[in-house]
Amino acid sequence: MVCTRNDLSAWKDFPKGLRVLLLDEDTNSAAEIKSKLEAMDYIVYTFCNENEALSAVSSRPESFHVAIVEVCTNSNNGGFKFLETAKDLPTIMTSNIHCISTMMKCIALGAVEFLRKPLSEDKLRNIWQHVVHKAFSAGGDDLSESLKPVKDYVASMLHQQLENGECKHEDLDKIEDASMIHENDHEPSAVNNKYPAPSTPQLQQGGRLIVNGDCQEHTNCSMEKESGEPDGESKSVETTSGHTIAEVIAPVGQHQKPRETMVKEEADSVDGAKGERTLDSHPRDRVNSEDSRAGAEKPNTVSGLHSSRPNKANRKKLKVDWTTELHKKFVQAVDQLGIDQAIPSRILELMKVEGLTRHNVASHLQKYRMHKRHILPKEDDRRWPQRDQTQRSCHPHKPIMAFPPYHSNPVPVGPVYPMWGTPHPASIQTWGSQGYYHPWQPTESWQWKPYPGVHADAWGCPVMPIPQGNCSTFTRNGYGFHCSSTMDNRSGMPQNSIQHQPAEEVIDEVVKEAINKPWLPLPLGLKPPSTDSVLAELSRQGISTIPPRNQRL
DNA sequence: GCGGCAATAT
DNA sequence: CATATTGCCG
Repeated sequence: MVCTRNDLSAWKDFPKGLRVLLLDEDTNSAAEIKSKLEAMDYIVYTFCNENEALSAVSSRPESFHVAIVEVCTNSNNGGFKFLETAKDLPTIMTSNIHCISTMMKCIALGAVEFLRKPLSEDKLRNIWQHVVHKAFSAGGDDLSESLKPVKDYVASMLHQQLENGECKHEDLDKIEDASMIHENDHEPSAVNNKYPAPSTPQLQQGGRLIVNGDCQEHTNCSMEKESGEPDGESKSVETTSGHTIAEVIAPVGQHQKPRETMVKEEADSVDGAKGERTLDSHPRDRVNSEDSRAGAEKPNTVSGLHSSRPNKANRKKLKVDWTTELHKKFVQAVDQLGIDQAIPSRILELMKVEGLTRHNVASHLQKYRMHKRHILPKEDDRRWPQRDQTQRSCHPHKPIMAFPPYHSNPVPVGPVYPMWGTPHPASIQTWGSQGYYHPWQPTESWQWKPYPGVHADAWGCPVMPIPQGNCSTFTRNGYGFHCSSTMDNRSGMPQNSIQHQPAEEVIDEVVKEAINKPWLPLPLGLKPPSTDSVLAELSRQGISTIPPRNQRL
């Protein structure tokens, strides 16, 4: 993000200063449009000749943000050439004739919108949206020079807003106003206005800031548990672990994670209107509750109106929705800390999820522990008789060695969430294969249920088997781990007990192997940190190799 | 204030 | 019924 607040202030009244290339052979019309645009603080460059306009664009592409081009019915290809040539420039076609096929042609050729003349203020006012849209929809690299600043600006603005929730966005208000006008004052007759082109969405709709609508890579949205609900109450937010809001927002980046983390905020009470908001759990944002306000305005929200400023007091308590993404972070944190230090505050710290409170984490932790206790203590106890207690009953002493290994670990564990953090949806059903929204809903217990023989308490849960055909890897040990169908057991812990006898030594084998050959793909579907935790745990207990004890029990 | 647990709420 | 929040206690 290049833009800083300085930049922001530099572009104080956003749409203002956007440079519009106006191509209209009708000088009167051109003058009229120009004056209207200028009244709205756009900077207009008028051309009456297509070739001139084109040469201007080609010679100084960075000089224009958006183009308004008249479809000239007289000349052969009036306007189309421009449209086809100036691909990088969001181009609005306009004409006084109302011809569907012409409109279609324009759109097909890449026009962002077709506006019928006369171009009213209302129609012109929001052309900036195309600029923004273009800025975000174009690839980062081939983003035209003129659009970059726009993108940066918008991104930083949004980011800033998220940061101070408060929104000192006069800018936004203006934009909002503009949108509102566009939204409310639409002339019934103007088809164009009702369907302003595919570009207008975000900022106009309720969830304008928190992207939702326009993102291409929404993998799960449709599967959202509440998707049935017409009320777009809950919005999902793409979360990237270390990315800027801009990136999160920009449809551009394909690098986003499949799942989103979200924290819903409920605005219950009052009118009985209950609105949920999701917060971007973006690690870096100081978003938090404040932000809710921002997204809180939904045009269709009851009393809502679009009163520019709902009291932030409005923002109710957050109801944390522990999505897989969120849970993953949680587990990862717990994992890193080791059971001993897996304490709410620290977990929270590690998770770096804004909007999440210590209480939330504590609660989740409680549940997490509970489940683990109830589901595997059996084999746990059997397998690691006394060690067991030792581990879970925190050892205040011994600073824990869970950490050191991590640093040297190839897998970045810190603030950045590597591939491990991303459960491939398709890989294992346990981890919510797309369809599942509740990570731990499936059949038995929680998906984080540790595997038999693995001391879950110490290293949290196996996040999931490594997707890439590792099956063969673990089968090498005769460990027929759920290659996608073993997990069907719904009874308590069938597989556990089943594998008990046969797996006994295998487990040791696996452990040994993991210890001796940490570079090998992990057979257990454990994530690396877990392995380290194993080591740490073992060494903490003074066991540097395979505990002899294991062999007899 | 924090962690953990239980009660309570949704 | 499961999950998340709130409350209480050490």
